[in-house]
Amino acid sequence: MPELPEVECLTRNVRKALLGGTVERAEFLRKDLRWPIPIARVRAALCGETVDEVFRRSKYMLVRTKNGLGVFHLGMTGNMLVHDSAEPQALHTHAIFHFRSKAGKAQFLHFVDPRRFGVIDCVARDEALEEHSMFKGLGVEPLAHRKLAAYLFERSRAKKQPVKAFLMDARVVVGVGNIYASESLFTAGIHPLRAAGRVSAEQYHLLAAAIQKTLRQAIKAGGTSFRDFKNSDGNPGYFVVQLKVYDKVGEPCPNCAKKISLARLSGRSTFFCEFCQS
DNA sequence: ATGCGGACCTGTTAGC
DNA sequence: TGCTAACAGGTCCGCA
Repeated sequence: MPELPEVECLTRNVRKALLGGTVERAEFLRKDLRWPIPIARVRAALCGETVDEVFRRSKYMLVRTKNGLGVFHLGMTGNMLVHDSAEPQALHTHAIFHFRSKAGKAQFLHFVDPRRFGVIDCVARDEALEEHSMFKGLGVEPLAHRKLAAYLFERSRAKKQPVKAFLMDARVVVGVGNIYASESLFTAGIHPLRAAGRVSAEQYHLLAAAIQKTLRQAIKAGGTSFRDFKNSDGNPGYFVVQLKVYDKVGEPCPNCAKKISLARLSGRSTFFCEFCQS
């Protein structure tokens, strides 16, 4: 489900519904996701308060009131949906936030996550976000950073790790998941196993441009999920970001028509064209 | 310090 | 058809 564009789009949806509204009640159907949910503290941060801000940092969605911040991460399979009903609408609904919109309508924000790799947490009012353990040391935002290419080039100089692992390291840059990593390296013509420190400044420019272009495209398209794209048979207007190499082992490279290769890199499937990427 | 593999979970798909 | 194994878009932890 969530790559950065999807979290961005969900955040916008939630903002639209929640901003200026009041959280009245937070209902938890289980007390842990990836980690235990600090239920009392989440309630203290959100309940009875007006929502002043809903924003995204990395793949976290954050909801601010004057009492603190609610923190939501969707893991691999999470989703946050606004419904008119307080009843769970899906299996694996783990939390339901009852709120009254700015216009006075009773609505319900449902947190759903089958695999439970997600997180619900909070940050106290007086605690700086970037000092919180979850956010400390987090890398730059790929879309907000003005000189992403130069930054990546600098950060990578001493690195011997494969450039794909470097790209996916959230301490360097956030929001580049497994799909974007494969796709953007293909677009830039860089072999995913190449040492990050051996990639040229020029190639990092191509890479940064590819990352930003794909992320922007996907956000514009409404945060279309790639796997949904694959699964959505006959659901027109749904697939917007066309994949070039991801999940296409053995299929022809869009450049040279030779077969796309598969490698496993730190446990993740990595797709590339061994003729077009060096 | 760095980089890798395993772990956390359930759902879906490929292969026998 | 029905079972099993492998794998899935993220992130943290511990070990070499």
